[in-house]
Amino acid sequence: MRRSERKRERPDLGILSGRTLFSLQKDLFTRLSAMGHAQVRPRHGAVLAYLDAEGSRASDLAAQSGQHKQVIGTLVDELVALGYVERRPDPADRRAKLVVPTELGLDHMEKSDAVLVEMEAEHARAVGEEAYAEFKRVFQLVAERSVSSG
Amino acid sequence: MRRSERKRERPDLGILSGRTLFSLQKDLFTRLSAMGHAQVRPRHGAVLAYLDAEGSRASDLAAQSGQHKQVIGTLVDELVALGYVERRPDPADRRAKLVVPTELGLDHMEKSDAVLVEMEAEHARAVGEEAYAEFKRVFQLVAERSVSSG
DNA sequence: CCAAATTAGTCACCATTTTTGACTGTCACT
DNA sequence: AGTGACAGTCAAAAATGGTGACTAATTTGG
Repeated sequence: MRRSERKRERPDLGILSGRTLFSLQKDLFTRLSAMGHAQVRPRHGAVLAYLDAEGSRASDLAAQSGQHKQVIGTLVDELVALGYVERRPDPADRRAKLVVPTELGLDHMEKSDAVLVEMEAEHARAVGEEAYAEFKRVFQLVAERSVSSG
Repeated sequence: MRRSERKRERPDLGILSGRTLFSLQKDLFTRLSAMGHAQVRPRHGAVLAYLDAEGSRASDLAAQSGQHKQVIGTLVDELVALGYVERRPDPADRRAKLVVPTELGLDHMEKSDAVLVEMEAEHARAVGEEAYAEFKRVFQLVAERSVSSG
């Protein structure tokens, strides 16, 4: 069997992760676009995906998303311009600034979380609730192992 | 519970895919770099990951990797300069050119496949062979569903 | 056999994204 | 006070991604 065929029939972990990530991202942002958030692009997910309603520090967002803090900086700039977040001084540390979601930002976060839950629910219905739960359990272990070793 | 904590404890499918993909990619290319393939970057994976020992057409590589054919063109240029592949006329179609791996290219492909197999084997040992096999089975279904819907 | 539509690949260009190093101000610890 | 670490920004370079137009070869349909 050709290598390309083998990769198609038995894709490795990287190919599966890549396909899933990019398709899911594209689908999610298409749906959010139809829900009134057309200006937000997948990139901004590095901020919005991990943002707390109470506000988060740029450094924490950088650590959680795996992006450089410079990248977070420009993403926050763009989200400020779009009206999704504000920068406020952090009362606990005068070096830091809190990135706080506005009403619009909160709406995006809620809708985004809801769409993801719905998308996963569809997968679960298709492959079986139990099988999907077990899949998620093992995936979480694998992801943790990947991060700590890489 | 804070949203960021929840995402850390029960990450969604996108977060898990992203973490796994980027960690795996980084780890793989670090190892390959130590094995004498320091010049090859993750980007080149779009070509090398799907290349057949007998040679592949640029269009097929574009379709399989999801990249535009212009991107494949520049990647092949770079890999030719690095001595990993050659361009040969396709005997079956004079418009087309076959991208054929050199000895060096074949070595990279073999090592890359071997490292990926080893990485997955480590995961399987850690979470249980059976659980891992079931995880891969469901992941493949989920990835196919994601691609066709997105 | 010929004209039209398709397909493979390249060229030139532009927009976006990522990475790097240096820099200011603040904090923590001695 | 002095030292090292951390939060965030600035500025520039490198890498990456996407667009439209173009040539050459193939296929399709009269």
